[in-house]
Amino acid sequence: MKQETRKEEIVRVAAKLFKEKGYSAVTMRDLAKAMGIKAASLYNHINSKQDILNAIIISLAEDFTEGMSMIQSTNDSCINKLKKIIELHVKISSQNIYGMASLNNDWMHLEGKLSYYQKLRTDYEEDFRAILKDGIISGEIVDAKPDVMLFSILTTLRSLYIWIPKKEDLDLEDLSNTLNQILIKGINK
Amino acid sequence: MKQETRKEEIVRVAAKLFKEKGYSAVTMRDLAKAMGIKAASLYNHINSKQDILNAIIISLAEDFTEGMSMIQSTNDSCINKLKKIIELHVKISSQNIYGMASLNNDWMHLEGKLSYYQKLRTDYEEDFRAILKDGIISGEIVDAKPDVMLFSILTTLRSLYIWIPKKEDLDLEDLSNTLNQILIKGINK
DNA sequence: CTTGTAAACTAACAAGTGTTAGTTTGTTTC
DNA sequence: GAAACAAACTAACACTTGTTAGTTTACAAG
Repeated sequence: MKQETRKEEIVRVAAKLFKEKGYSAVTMRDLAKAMGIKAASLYNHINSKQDILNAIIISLAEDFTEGMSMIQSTNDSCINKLKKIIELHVKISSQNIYGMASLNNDWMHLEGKLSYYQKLRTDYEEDFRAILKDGIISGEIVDAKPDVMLFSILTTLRSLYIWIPKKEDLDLEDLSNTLNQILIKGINK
Repeated sequence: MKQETRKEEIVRVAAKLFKEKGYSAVTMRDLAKAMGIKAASLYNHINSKQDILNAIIISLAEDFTEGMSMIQSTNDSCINKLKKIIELHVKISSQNIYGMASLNNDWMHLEGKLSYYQKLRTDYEEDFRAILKDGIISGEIVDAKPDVMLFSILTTLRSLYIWIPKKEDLDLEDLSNTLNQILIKGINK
């Protein structure tokens, strides 16, 4: 187990605060208090408030990009690729609940790396949509609007960070399977 | 067509700004600039920044509560009730895109009416869950975890405000139908 | 013992925050 | 024309914001 640096600890605590109130509403003094130090002391470890947000969001966004590229490189069926995407979201979200909140709600406050983030996000969505379209063409997936499918599935997956913490003793594999069933097969009997 | 009061205009413009940057990041000077007046002049029409947020969120939350209670009072099948819930979300969201963003992202900054809002939200979710459970018991709906179903469907519906504006010449009835198909019947062929 | 380093501190700054007080301007009502 | 009102204005307030500068403390390495 790698030891957490002080900077990583600050980023972790910041993410937790950002989840509760959002980036703009959390002050450096709030963060310092949560760390048990004074605001000025934070700057021994981080360069700016912006830096913290960058650290949270960019690394997560890159995790998703990497995961998608792994999935794309397989020869799986589209339905199986979707299953793997669901597992990817469950895994990353459960490992970084607080960060996912920033990723979803505070990305617009990125200053230096906003456009980089937006490119990662757009590319991810396009890759996702391509898988859906392939599935429609091959007949694996029903011929409905891929945009609406993408929106519906991705929105659900992106919001896992809200939902996972509400469930105690949650079995992640079980959650993936249930999501897979509901998102793919629907709820109709 | 009822004439919009100055206060309503301020609330409407504020909601637009809140959607882009979030409640905390929008200053009264930002809002004033968007209105073409000075910040102090806003206070001829509103009591506080908080008041604006309240006006946006509470009225929307009450719209949903009202809609749910209409749907509950019918003798429709569960699947039909779900269809009506989808239509309710499409209707309210499309009529108030900006307000829906605040409802989703800025509710935690409510000060006076936070607990009232939370009650409305919780009650809505419970009513929704009850419909799903009824459907499972009556055999209309597949016997999967109702919590996960609720999460998946409601998350999608709550995020419509992000997605609707991206589509030009969007037919709302068409959107409702497509959502109904994807959410209820899934994407599997 | 000296030196180096990590990590905290106090004090302060310039800019920005929501808001209030008091005033001015233009339009409508009698 | 006087009175009333809606809606803007200027000026200022007390407080909070992110951040910097300079200093102190504790501990480890030579």
